[in-house]
Amino acid sequence: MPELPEVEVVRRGLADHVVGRTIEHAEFRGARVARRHLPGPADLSDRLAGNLIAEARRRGKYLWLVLRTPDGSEQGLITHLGMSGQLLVEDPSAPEEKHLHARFCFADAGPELRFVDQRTFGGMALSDLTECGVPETIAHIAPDPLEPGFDQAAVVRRMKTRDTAVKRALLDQTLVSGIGNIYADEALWRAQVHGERLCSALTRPALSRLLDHARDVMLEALGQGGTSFDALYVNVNGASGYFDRSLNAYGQEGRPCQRCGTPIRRESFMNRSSYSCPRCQPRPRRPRT
DNA sequence: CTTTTCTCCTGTATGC
DNA sequence: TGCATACAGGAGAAAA
Repeated sequence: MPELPEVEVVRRGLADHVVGRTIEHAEFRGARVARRHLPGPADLSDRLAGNLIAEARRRGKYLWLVLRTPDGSEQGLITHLGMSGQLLVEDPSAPEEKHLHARFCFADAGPELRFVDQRTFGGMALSDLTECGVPETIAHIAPDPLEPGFDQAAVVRRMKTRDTAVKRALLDQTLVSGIGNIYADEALWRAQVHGERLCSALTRPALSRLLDHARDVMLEALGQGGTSFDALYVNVNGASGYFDRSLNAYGQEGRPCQRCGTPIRRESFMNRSSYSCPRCQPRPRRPRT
């Protein structure tokens, strides 16, 4: 499940393989891949032909290619991988994947770019760029912990006023972006905090430490090429990441906690699974339902 | 406005 | 063997 580290691995792959190249032709199949592009897939295809890919950028789990037309105007092609989206750089003669939703052919006739997505939660859309270079349609997404403009003290202040569970806040992309279920559980395990504790029940230093852990664990995962549980997350060359070997909480139900040996538990939270150590991360006394 | 729930999707695993 | 059900979960719409 691509979260910040996995999306960054993909962004780097795009920077290496498609930045600097000119799109000759792009095709989109089905309505879902372009559902956030309101004029529809045909319009999206029409607008891409002839553009130079000038940059590959990212904020949180969102990725965008900066497209430059021959007259010099720029737009962002936003791509979100959702649950199972893949951007693959492949030889044009490679057989089509079962869930191929978009393909980009380049003027240099080199390898093409494909968007493959089994669960179709991902998608692509064109958006104008704001003055600070972020696409308008994702202006509501907060800075992520790895970008220079990330103001951790401000995030801590906002978190402190939230009347909700701390894991919910970690997953709120308008508060801090890039963190999904895996790295939320890993950060909470490192901070020895149960995700259902209220934000207001934690001190500001504790919230700040939690964000430190979130940043640290995502950086470490990035160094391992991200986390892959199955073939759904791969880089642009189809290779998996190895951080699953370093997970301490997520998916570790029944395995001994690496700090205290107590078996890791799985609980349901927000209609998803949460993993934690019963001893290091005790549930709050007044649990929220 | 803030917070929570629902919905989209398909492959894999599990149960009867 | 076959069918039903649970699960994985990001994010935006809708509801509370």
